Amino acid sequence: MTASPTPPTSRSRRSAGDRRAQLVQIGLELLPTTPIQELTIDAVARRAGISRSLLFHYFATKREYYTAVTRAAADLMWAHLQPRPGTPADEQVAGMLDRYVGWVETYRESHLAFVRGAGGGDPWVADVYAETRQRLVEVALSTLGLPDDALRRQLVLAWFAFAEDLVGSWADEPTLSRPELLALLREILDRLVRSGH
Amino acid sequence: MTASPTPPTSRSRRSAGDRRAQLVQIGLELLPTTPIQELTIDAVARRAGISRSLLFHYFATKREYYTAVTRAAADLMWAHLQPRPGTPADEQVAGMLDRYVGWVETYRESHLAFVRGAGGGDPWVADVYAETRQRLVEVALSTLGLPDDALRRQLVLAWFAFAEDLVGSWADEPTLSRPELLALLREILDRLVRSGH
DNA sequence: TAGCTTGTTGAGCGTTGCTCAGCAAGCCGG
DNA sequence: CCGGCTTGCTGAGCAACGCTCAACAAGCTA
Repeated sequence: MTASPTPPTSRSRRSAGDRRAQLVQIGLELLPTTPIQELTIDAVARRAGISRSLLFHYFATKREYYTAVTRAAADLMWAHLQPRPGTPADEQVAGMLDRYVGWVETYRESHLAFVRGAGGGDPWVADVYAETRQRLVEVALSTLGLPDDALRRQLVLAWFAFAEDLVGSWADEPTLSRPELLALLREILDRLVRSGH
Repeated sequence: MTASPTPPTSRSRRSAGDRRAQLVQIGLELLPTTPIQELTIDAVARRAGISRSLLFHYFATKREYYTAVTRAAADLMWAHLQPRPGTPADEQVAGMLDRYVGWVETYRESHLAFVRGAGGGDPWVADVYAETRQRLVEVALSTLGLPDDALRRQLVLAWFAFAEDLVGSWADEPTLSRPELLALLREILDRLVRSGH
């Protein structure tokens, strides 16, 4: 039919890589303001200036799109937290902790939306963050020079839940000085990870 | 169409209270098997042997229904955890901790679905569990005879995140004996709640 | 120019949350 | 038995969303 005879669609035609990157970028921008489950494909497409159909051309399913966005967010954090080689192990852990708190301070809303989005709702999306946490635990343990057994792994993962929650509420209401917070987190982590309970 | 488990007559007509209770009950049964966001009103209605419309007669919105279900779940746990009066304060806390671990052991799937469902997705639903945690923190602190300041509150809340995560993974893979787990949780809680950081 | 590749679109289908006008089950006073 | 009232309950239907499909069009090459 085409009752609307080709509106002035001098819309740009992008390369596949560009388009994908643009869509993921839009997801990263929208993630903090919108709970991941409420974010509609339509909104993303409109924001990108394209039709819904095109988004499905790049991401077969909504889930696939969201996992891509989540993975991008996880990679950003991962890159930021990487330990700086060449310094003493103790300092490396302290640095990671420091950068982690800094990360949450800076991207407070988006980080929590990310963590919570990962925790609830979709298991596929949750896996992406679980995987990132696993990697963090591995790095933490190996940096500390401690064996990576099942118990320690559980404890450090639980410590992450502790740290996420505490840093989140601390960012809202700083009841501790920043160094005190860091020291407390470090102390609990040490307590958990050193043997003998 | 009314192939419902209740075949008293062609169509059973229930009192408003009965129907509400039945619907909430169905929600409690479905919560463990189905992520709260994926649970459709249609499924609940079909399971109750009623039309979708009727559910919207009792709960104006899907969110309202889910918060009612979540609140019911929270109340169950709350009742189970209540400290037994008349015993020493120390024992009361130990008892609560013990019952909490027992609760997660028993209702593992539904509890985690509940907590995660509360954590992610819908903020309204999240509030219900946040409220329950607040009440638990109050009881814990007052039982321990400790002041209820902002810092302690944050720390105990974060400890809950720690405990939920740890008990959850521990139930999957018991790397510690049960008494060891309880002692560890208790020790960390004590460490956090006693002053001086 | 034709022809090929590929980024892009609109029309449309099934499901789901939600609305609304109205039916029907039970109970009353005549 | 009959009207009339209350109220639990339903089916048709709308809007939004995820997702599909056939086809168009922009850019390249021969």
